[in-house]
Amino acid sequence: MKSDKENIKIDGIDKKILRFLMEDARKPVLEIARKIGISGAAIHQRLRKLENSGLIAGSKFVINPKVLGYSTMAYVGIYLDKAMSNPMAVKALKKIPEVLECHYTTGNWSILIKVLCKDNEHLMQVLNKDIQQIGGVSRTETFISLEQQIERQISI
Amino acid sequence: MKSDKENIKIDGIDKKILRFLMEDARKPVLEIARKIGISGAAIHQRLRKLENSGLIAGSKFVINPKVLGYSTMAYVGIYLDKAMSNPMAVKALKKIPEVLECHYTTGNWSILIKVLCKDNEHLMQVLNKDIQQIGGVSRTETFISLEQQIERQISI
DNA sequence: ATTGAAATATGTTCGTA
DNA sequence: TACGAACATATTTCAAT
Repeated sequence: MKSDKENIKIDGIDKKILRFLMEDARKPVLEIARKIGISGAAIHQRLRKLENSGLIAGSKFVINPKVLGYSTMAYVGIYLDKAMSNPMAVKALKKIPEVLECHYTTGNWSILIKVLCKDNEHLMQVLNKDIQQIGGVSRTETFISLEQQIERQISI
Repeated sequence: MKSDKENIKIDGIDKKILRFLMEDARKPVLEIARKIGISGAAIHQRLRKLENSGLIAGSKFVINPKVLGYSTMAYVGIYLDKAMSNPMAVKALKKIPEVLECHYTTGNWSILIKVLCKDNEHLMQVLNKDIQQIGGVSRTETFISLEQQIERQISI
């Protein structure tokens, strides 16, 4: 079946449905149906269309890491030696569970990562013991997030 | 009711449940129940405990922005004049829908933000028209994410 | 903490408009 | 697209262990 990725058209009803589910993935379809005055079957059909288009990538439970004692978040810019290929570095970074994001970036660094640690000491260990010891990592620059003030998805 | 935030204990079964739901928030509890060999009622009860503890912060549908034509992601470090307070800047940044994250950081910048735009031209407009025009923003440094290679939550 | 059962609500499909 | 009806599943609560 051909994907619709390039000609997806979403109307106001699609947007309403998506906005509900982006806030709460477990909100019952029938509840949304009642709120926007359309049948459950129609929403079901629209959701299937949106899934097939690839617009809906999935759904997730969101965990609050602070409850598990993880309260230090930081961004780390990584300088790589020319000898170290980016894919090799990424492979090594995937093995470090504290690394939540990894971007191949323009600018000063080769790589920018986001790490989540319990505290500053834990962060230092991850930097010195795990990241710095990856072959080809010459230098890092760390920016601790003292507070995350915005966290959202694309606005629909 | 007193929150359990500080003495939450999660065991292996909790972890299994969470791992399923972190992957797919809409996976039926009964399906999980069958997979890990426990009754649906028990899972229900554990989930309520986990919600009350604050560990489960909610759930979300994940949208694939590329399908909507958003394919340029960038991090932008922002230098603020001393006259501009961080909360005022954040208030202004919240009004820019392309700004998905905002962190108050240590290091060179006052603020580090993540922006999602359609293309480089769109990014330039957001930088010049929206961000640079916030009072107190003296300078910005932009790092375009050519590819995001890791994206995950804390490992449970 | 866990269970099974019962009651209620939701998910899903299908024929029709 | 949308609808309603019909059927299959899931959620939720509860008494009992």
